[in-house]
Amino acid sequence: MDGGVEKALQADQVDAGANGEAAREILRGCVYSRTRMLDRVLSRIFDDSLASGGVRANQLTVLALIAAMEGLRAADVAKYLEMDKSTVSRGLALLRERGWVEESAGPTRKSRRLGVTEKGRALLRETLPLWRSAGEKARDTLGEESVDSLRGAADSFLRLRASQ
Amino acid sequence: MDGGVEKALQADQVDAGANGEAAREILRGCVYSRTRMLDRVLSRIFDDSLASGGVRANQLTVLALIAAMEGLRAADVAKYLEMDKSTVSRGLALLRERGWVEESAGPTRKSRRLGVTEKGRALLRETLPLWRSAGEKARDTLGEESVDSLRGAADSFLRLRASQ
DNA sequence: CAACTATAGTTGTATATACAACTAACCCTC
DNA sequence: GAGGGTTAGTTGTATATACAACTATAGTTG
Repeated sequence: MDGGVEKALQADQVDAGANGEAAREILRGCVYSRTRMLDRVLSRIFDDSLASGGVRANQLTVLALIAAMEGLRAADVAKYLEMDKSTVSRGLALLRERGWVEESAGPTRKSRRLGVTEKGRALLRETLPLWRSAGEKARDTLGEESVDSLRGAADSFLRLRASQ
Repeated sequence: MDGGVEKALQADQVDAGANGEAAREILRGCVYSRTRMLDRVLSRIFDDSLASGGVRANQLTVLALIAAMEGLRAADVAKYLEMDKSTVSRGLALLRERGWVEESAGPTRKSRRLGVTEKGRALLRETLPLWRSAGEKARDTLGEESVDSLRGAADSFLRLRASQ
């Protein structure tokens, strides 16, 4: 163990034995790398909590979106969650395989509407407590402040997106 | 296009044609799904900006960390960036293949120290402007507020982690 | 209606990610 | 110093992710 190095990633601390200005600038306070790190922490917590339910956090997110707005198409899911359509395509294939989601032919042959099956609805009900406890664990791990800031960030992004 | 549905993911708005309490609770203000969404947006921006440099944002993050703290081991990288050791293992293999990172035998046979090659350092210098412009684009896309909140979230998490 | 353009979805490819299981090496204690 | 516990790293497997290229369909316009 290293002791002091534990603090290495805190802003203003990455400069000890450094050899490049570029490296420091990329690490110090970069939004991308930091958000990604937090995302990894959160994914770990949520996936772990949901494991006993047999779903991944990401899958449950998509399922919940479809449940909340029946009749969406794959392309809509992609737009709302800022995913690539190919990612959604493969993700939905898994949800269909597991019997949580079904497609129904829409008005035209191209637009297939998505719906949650009874099995999918049951899953949502049953995993809700797991989801809640994951949220609590997230607060414990990241701290009240971090969680609130993250939510705030998302809110202002969503507001901005909606207004454009 | 749908018009009003554009706002669907804003807090307090996911309840229109919904059919399940669970679905709404999972969507409304969930830290996990929102952070992940922001991460996707940021990854898109940074990967796109860096594409002409031939690196992925994630790779540059790891490279910068190694450059800033020469002598790290793979396990250290995993700890600092909150990654699984297997993820780091595979990521480093790519960085080695491309000639940006090298390993040197440490004191014992087990601890292999990581270092950035001259080629790797050149890459860091050359991609710095791309990284900067990605940061600006992130501000434009997410909004000033979001970016600041995200940084704040990461800072308070890092403080918490360092104190434990 | 034919041609163009835009949209929906799938598939190939490469990376990122984690858990589990495994090997190897280190460390400590008896 | 032999065993037991810990740590470092790799590999198998499954999911998540995106870009590019492709097919198919829808809509638009001359």
